[in-house]
Formats: sequence, C-alpha cells, structure tokens
Amino acid sequence: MTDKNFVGAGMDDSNQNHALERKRGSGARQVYDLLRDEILDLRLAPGSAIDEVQLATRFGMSRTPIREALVRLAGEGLIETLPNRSTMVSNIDFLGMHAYFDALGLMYRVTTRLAAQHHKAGDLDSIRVHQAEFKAAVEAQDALAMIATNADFHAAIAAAGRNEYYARFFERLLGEGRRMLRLYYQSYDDRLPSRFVDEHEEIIAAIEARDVEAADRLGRAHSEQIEAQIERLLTRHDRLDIVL
Amino acid sequence: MTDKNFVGAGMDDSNQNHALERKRGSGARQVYDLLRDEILDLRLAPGSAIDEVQLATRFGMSRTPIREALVRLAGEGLIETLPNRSTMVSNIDFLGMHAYFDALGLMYRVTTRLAAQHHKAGDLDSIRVHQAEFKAAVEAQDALAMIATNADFHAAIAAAGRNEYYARFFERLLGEGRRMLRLYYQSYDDRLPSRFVDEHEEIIAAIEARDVEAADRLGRAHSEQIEAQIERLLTRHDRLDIVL
DNA sequence: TTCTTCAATCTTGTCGACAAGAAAAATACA
DNA sequence: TGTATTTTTCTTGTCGACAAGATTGAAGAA
Repeated sequence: MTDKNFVGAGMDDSNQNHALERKRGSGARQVYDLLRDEILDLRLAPGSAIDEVQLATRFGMSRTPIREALVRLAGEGLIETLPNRSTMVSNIDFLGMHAYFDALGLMYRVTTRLAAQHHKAGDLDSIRVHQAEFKAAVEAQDALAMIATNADFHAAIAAAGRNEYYARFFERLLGEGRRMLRLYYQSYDDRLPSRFVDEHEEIIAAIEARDVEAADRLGRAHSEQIEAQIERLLTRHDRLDIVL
Repeated sequence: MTDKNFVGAGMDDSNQNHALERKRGSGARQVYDLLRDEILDLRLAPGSAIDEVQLATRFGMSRTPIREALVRLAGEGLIETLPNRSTMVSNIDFLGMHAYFDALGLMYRVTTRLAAQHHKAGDLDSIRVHQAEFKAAVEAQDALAMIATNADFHAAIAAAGRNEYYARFFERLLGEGRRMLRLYYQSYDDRLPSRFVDEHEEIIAAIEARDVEAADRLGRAHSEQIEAQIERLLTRHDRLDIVL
C-alpha cells in the first residue's frame, strides 16, 4: 500500500543497459527473470501497464524476446494481457487470499509428510542449509529474504518428498503468492516470531526420524497458524480498504 | 529463406490450409489449442520433433504466432525445447506415474470436499450435465470422450469448490495427464465398469447433501481405486517394456 | 458547453529476412 | 578403412518493418 512505483522511462543505470553482447538463447530468460522479480517484490505495482517497446529499449533488445518473456509471465498469471490492448501486472487477488492459504497449507502438510517418508541421504543437508538461511533472515528482520528463504526451505522439503507434481505446484504457489506473503509477513511488522524458526527445526527433526504422523501434525499446525493470522489480517484489511 | 512450398510434398489436406482470413489476435491461440489436443490425444507421439517452419506452412502463418504457441506449451511441460536445438513432444513420465496419481487422488478428495461445503445454486446443474456426458461416453466405450468428460465433470466440481488454486492445479493435472490417463483407461481395455458412473452419482449426492465427510470418503475411495489399478498397471508395465 | 463523428496516434500482432549454433555431410588424413 | 576436420545445410533466435485494432484528441453539431 505504501509503495512507490517508479516505472518511469530510462532513468537509473542500475540494470537497463545491456548493449553488450549477450548469449544467443538467453534474451527472453533474462527479461523473464528480472520482470518476475520486479513484479513479485512489488517493485512493479499491480495494475501498472507494461509497454513492450519501453522494455525493448530498456533491455537493449528487440521486442521479440520481450514478447516471449511476457507470454511466459502471462502463463503463470503474473501479468494479464487484454487482446490487442495493453498488458498489465496482475492485481493481487485479495478475495482469493483464503483459498490461496488453504492450498498453501495443504501443500505444507503433504510435502512434509512425503519428505518424512521418502527423503534420502543428502536431502536433509540441503534442507538444513536453507533453514540456516531462513534463520539468518528472520534474525536480520529482512522480510524479502524471509520469504525467499522460507520458500527455498519448503521447496527443498518438497524435493525430498519425491513428487514432481506437488513440488511444482508448491513452488508455483510460493512464487505466485510472494506478493500475498509479503502482506502476510507485514502483518507481523516484518518481525517474525522466532517460534517460526523453531517450528522449522521440529519439522526437520520429524522428517529425519521418518515420523510421518509428527510431520503431518507439524505441517498442519504450521498451516493452521497461518490460517489464523490470515483471518486476523483479512478482517483488519477489510476494514482498511473497502476494495472497489 | 526462399519459399519452399511444395504443393504435394506436405501432408494430407485435412487441416493445414488456413489461408482464409483469421482474426487478428487468434493465431497463436488456434495453434496452441490444436497442438495441445494432438499431443494429449497421442496423435503426436512423445519424442517426435516439432518443426516451426513446417507448422508455419501448415497453418499458413508466420513463425511468430507458432513460436508463441510453443512457448506456452513448453510452459505447461507438454513440449521440451533444447536451447538452440530442436523442440520435441515431451515424453510420458512413467516413473512419475505414481506421483501423478497420488496428486490426482488428493485433488479428487479436496475438490469434492470443498464442493460439498461451498457449492451454490447452479453448480449442481453444471455438474450433472457433465455427468450425463460422462455416462454417455462410458456407454459408448469412447475412451477419449471418457477422459474429456470425466475431466469436465471433476473440473465442474472443482469450480463449485470455489478455490481457484486447487481448480487450476486440478485442471492442469487432468490436462497434462491425459496421456497417462489414456494408458490407465486402456488398462480397462477402454471399457470402464459402470461402477465408475455410479460413483460419480454418489459423489453428486454427497455434494448436494453438503455431507463433507461422505464427499471426502467417496473422493478417497475413488482415488484409492485408481491407485490400486495403477499399481496393477505399473507392475504389468514394468515387466513388458524394460525402459531404455 | 456537451455529445457525436472522424482523424491522428499509439500499441500490439504478424511478417519476412538475417545471423548464430548445431547437426549432417563431405573432405582430408593416418 | 577409420577418424579428425572442414564445409554445407538446417533450425532456431533476433531484428526491423508494417498493418490492424484501439485509444486519444480534435472538429463539428445540438
């Protein structure tokens, strides 16, 4: 809500100038990655228009790779493209927030369960690495880092669960919802209780012990806790902005 | 390059000639829809190469809209594109079959539950229409129609559940897995027991009665039955082709 | 002034052309 | 004869240009 969105034409030199030679197949990928980050970190405000030629000049390439990146982003629902008309950054679906966190919670549970069942040797190392990063982010009170590292943590768990379909869906949820998660974290004033870190530790322990029931219980607790907080957030939110 | 347009050298005249005027924004959509269908109905064999120029001449349009369609298909995992090299129809992931049906079964349960909770006035009508079509397809022993109408039936239930995220994931699973489902149905020799139709009826009844527990139980039964059949299918399959 | 109609402009969708990599073919070499 | 190297060909990735549709702005009528 208190977001400044400079989408202005060519201004700072941070990252628009790429006149230097880039590898052949990587144009669209580069644009895709950067735009995705800008959208998910709310640096591109929801609803703001996206101009292909502007992006083309900004990235110093033709409209074609830009277009490919936009098609991919549209496929993930991050931008919306009116036929023959402007394309814009998708709005955050506040009404679907409950549904979103319901799905997210279910994925927490399912992936944690499966990880407890199917994890193999190196999986726990990977999970622990991400947990350490998450812990550091929480201690540093860096909301963006918390979201990213939390997503990585759970993505690692999902990978250990050995189900590509859940993993892909989960990663997509974690990505697509980064903007909603941003609001969620803001409901804690970006200072996450250390309890969250502890819960992660318990989850790791349950997975390591291959205790499926404990894993499920923890995943469910994690999820229900989020649910409750979202409930608080939504009621508060409904009062603040009467949306449209 | 120069135009190499041999009249007789192409394939048959079934549906490649679209020199007639088409609406402006619909080129890619048209290609996407048709290619998707051809892939999912196994008319395009997994692993077979996809040539952009060939498609361009076949559809009578430039490579640009073809390319957009391919990007979208790749985003859904239906084709795989090696950088700077050929793109090909994705292989069916037999190893992930168990994972696939696990996810599918969970979605059966979740969406049925939610439909029992949240369905509104017109939802049941839509569901019943699709159920009637499914029944007709089963009686006609038309496997492709069974897959399509079954997908529509469950998609309608998912829509009644009022959770966009589950619905999208579910639809994606049902679409993406049409090829696997084809095999699954073939394990019944494309003659589905009428019990499947009856199960659908029970599901409808549970939803209408808003009996969440019954809905969940039925969804679970549906899912477990699939699971069992897949188990039989897989063991039989593992014995027949030693993959690779 | 306000509403309608038409022209200017802007953005997107599509096209043909060209260059870069890679695969296939042809040649040289042991 | 078999292998390494060069050349040819083929496919993809990128580009600039143009047309269609939509938006905006101006001009005209009430």
